[in-house]
Amino acid sequence: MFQPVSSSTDFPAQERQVLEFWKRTRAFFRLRELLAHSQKRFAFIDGPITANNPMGVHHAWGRTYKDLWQRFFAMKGYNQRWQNGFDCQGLWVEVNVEKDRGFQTKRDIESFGVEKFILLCKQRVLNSAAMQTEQSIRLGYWMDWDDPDELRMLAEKIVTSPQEVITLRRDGKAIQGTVEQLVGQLGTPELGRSYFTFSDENNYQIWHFLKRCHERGWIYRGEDVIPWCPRCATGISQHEIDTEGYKDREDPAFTVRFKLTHFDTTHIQWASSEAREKFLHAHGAFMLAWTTTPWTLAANIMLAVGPQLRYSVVRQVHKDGEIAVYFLGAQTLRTLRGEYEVLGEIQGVHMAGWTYQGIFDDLPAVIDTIKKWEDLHGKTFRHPVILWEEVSETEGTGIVHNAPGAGPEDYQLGKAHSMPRIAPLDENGIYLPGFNELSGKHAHDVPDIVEAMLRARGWFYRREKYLHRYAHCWRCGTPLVYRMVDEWYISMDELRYEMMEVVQRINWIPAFGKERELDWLRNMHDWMISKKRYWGLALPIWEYPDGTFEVIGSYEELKARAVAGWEEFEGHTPHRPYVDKVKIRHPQTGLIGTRVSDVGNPWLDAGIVAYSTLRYRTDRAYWEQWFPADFITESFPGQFRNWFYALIAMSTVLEKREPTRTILGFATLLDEKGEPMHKSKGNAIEFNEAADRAGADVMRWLYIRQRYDDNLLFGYNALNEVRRTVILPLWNAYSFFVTYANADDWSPHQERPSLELRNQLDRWILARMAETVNSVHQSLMAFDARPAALAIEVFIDDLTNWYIRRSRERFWGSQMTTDKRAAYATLYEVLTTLARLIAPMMPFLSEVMWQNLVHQRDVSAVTTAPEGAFSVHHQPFPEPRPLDESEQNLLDAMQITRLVVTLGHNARAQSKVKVRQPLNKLSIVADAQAQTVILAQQELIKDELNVKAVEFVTDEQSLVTYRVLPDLKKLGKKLGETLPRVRTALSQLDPVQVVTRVRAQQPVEVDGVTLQPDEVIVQRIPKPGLSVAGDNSIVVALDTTLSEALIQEGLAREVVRRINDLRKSAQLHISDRIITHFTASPRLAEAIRAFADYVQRETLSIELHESPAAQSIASEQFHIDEEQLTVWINLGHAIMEGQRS
RNA sequence: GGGCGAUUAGCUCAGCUGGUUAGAGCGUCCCUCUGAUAAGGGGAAGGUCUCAAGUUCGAAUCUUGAAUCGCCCA
Repeated sequence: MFQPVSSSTDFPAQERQVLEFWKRTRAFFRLRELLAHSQKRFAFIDGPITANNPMGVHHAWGRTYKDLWQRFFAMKGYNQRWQNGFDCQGLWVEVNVEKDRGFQTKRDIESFGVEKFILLCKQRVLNSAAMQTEQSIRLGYWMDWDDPDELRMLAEKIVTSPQEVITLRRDGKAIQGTVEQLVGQLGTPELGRSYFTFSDENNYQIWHFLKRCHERGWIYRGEDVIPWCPRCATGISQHEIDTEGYKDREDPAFTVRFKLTHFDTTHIQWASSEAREKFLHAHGAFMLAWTTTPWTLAANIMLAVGPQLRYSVVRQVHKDGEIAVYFLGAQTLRTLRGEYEVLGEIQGVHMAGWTYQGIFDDLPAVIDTIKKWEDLHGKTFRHPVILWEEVSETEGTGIVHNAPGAGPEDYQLGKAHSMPRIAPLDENGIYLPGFNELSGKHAHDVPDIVEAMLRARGWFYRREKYLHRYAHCWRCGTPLVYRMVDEWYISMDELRYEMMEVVQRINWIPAFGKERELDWLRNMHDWMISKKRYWGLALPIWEYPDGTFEVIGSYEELKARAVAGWEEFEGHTPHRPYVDKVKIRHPQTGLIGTRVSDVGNPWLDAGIVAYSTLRYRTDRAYWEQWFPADFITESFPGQFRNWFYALIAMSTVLEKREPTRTILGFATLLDEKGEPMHKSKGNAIEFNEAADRAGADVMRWLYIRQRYDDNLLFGYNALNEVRRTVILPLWNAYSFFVTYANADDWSPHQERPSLELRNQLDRWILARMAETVNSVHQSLMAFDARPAALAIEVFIDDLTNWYIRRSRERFWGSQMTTDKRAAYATLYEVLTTLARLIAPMMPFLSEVMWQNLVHQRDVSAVTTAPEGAFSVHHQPFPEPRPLDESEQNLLDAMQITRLVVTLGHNARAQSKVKVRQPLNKLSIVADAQAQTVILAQQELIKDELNVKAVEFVTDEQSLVTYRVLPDLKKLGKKLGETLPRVRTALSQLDPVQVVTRVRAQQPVEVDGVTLQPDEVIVQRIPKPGLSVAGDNSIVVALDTTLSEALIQEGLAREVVRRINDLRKSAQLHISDRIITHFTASPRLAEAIRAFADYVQRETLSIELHESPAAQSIASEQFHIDEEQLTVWINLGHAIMEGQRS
């Protein structure tokens, strides 16, 4: 007996039962045992998920792919590592801990204590990892998961008692250490399970990598002007500003007058003869420059003009009587206020070398900087006008204010022109001393002060509001500033080309990924690897007082080199503040080296995992077995310059090899309207909520059927559609099978009829199954999920809406016949194959089906682990095989049959005669080959369309006319421009004559051109007015004449339908026998009498009486067209079992 | 500003190397079938295939330009 199956199942609840089943039976561990000795390996490396928050439905997308292919290859017998990863170090964790604690600045962290702060960061990671582990398990993701409670225990103790010695148990072995030490060893071979990028091994492996870079001379300390978050007080690397980092912001835009002190009028083309005079009589000549970052004006050094641009010279008389002349881009005169007169024009190139009076040359800091510059260069400093190709006139005045200490391009230009640099801000974005009223103020708070200062000096021209895209901190949302700082870099001069070679060897899905990555490599700057923060990789760079530095490559090396501070560090993970204590001595100079206080870029942490988690330093043979990965997958946004990039960079440096053979990237998850999901916008869907409401299988299916390069519009409507169109039909097919198999006491152990004894439908669905297996297998091997999902959807539709629907009656009879056995055997084979086929995609549903169909058990009732390969996930994936010719023919034949049926329904609709009304015959026009097929399937067609006979029409012209068309593909080349004429001429010939010739394989003469028979296409057009339907090859017609017998039969069928509705509404069981009483109007009563056997059979009425019943469990009056019917039904008890034929 | 991609029905998208009447799913409406099915079937409405020019016997498809929208990079 199979476990009874309800047709209305709570899928999420059922999934929780399956999770319990897997847990109790240790199903995942059984899988690992079964695969442990396999020689085949599928190497997957998990891109670490940021362990900072609960996971979202977007994470579940990628994790579904990861699980899909791990399960698929497991079913194909490939051994695997099953290691999940957590990304642990970096600013994002710090920001959240700061938020929790209410910290505003780095000073708050310092006064709280770096040591305690780091522990809080570790705690947050461990707690988030515990939560994400639970959620991933809920998704059905099979991995070597940690026990969430153990992670939470560690999270608790890492803060309360980090130095307590505790014991963790693994496979009966006890592993001892302090809490801090054990946390640093998570994911190692000894402790196993998920890897954590904060682990000792991960950090030391990065040290090794950086040392290798240093050996090649690529590590350097660079001064640069970089985007800087004033809240986090750290630089934001180019890698980190993604599109999310840009937000609309309204800033004050200033137009400022820069008074020229030296210029040359030779190249000015004067507009008129008086223009030059007017120019010379003005009170002052100014360059007009425009900026949206007024805080940088105090650092102004130069002005830049475009060498090719034309500049206008304009004269304005101001209210206070001042007469001024201005230089500004000829296309930018709209920026002027008030009336003006154009005096002339000059090309930008001629303005090079002009000088102007610095706008804030009176500020102590500016005086000081310029003084130093003059001392160094031995000459007086003048603010210059320089040329810059990048200057445009689309914004501002075509003259660019340049502050080499406060903007990245400015910095490069300043360097090229050997200009002084004024760096006005400290790390919190506050003006340094020496800027008078600006000092002590925040960069974003000074527009009013700047305006006042400009006005006081006479340099103010205009202020407006300006809305633009501005870079914000990707973690805390604060608008960025630019600061000149020392940071550590890896030079990309050589590495980028080596990486490009490695990129070429990777299979990128979708293919454009390769170009994206190459494009990034071509354009990227040197890799900034430092961050002036606390929680992260301790950069293993020790600096000496003379400015030289060394990179330390391992714990052992540091220990050997340490001259102080080792005792304080030993026993701790390589994090701040302990590692900072260790000093080393320079072998030659004897100077004492101190670690730079910076921490590392977090993408180093994630990029190294192809080495650190595969025991590269400790067990090279193991690494060789699992490297490179066969497959990795992540969502692309950001990853071309983040994880994919770091992974490739580090593997290129260490081994010049690709870290993975295939990279699958996929797009972004959005809400149902296509908007990004944001908690604050209220359109975010929590993973737990989605899993509870829709179920993990449904979610997984939505992900799997999604195109990789399209954004996924995620929401409950989409989920519900999956449930309705995929899950429910499949479930119903399964529930149908179980219901009838139980009723018939059918068991898989009974002998099953050989293929020859199965009918056409059976063989057809088995061929379709094989075809589907082939297609799914092929797609999954190519890492192409969507076609696999779509093939299964089509198959489920074929199964439910054709195979089962057409086979229903075979399951109804009370006798067990060979045909019935064939039907059970076939449906059983299909469902068990299907369960294995969908197992990697819908692990829950497939498990429920498998346990019941194969083991006749309910997952919730299993308490101990069964023997052997008990789970569907322990089964081999269905084997692909080529279809033989007869199977192929059967597939083609069924297609034709279904076409005839579709056309028949179409004709029915036109005739307005319901399907319930039997008709005498269906006439068909079809070619010989199709006729054979139709003949073979005629019972099915007759039944489906409710006609008594199917016949082929000899005189097809009674039903159809013809359309004859030239075969354009063939004739286009042959005829060229005479084609339209031939086409018209052909359409004017008598189609019947053309058809006659073509069918006789005779050529056709058209307008002097001879067309071969195969160059003419003949279409059959149904004649209008008949109940006729057709496509171009097959035409069907219904004979709608009704005899009294047919009408009676139709009425009888109506009666059956009414009685069965009544049975249903009385909630009778399918097999309940009834006693039926009725009264009816004369014509109807006669019909019922004539078809009494039929009515009784179809309604399971053991008695049928033409009289009212005294009492009944259900009764109803009906109107059928003009006729009246009243029906009473009563339970008939099963005493008459066997009467039903 | 540069690069890549897109623009087809109300919505989400197919339409391969040019070919005859441009399709599907969802949604809407009508009809219909039904003792596994909250399903299924038939039909209707809905498209100047973003615009313009070109190549061609023939363009949703190829070329060029424009517009708009993404993504990536400046």
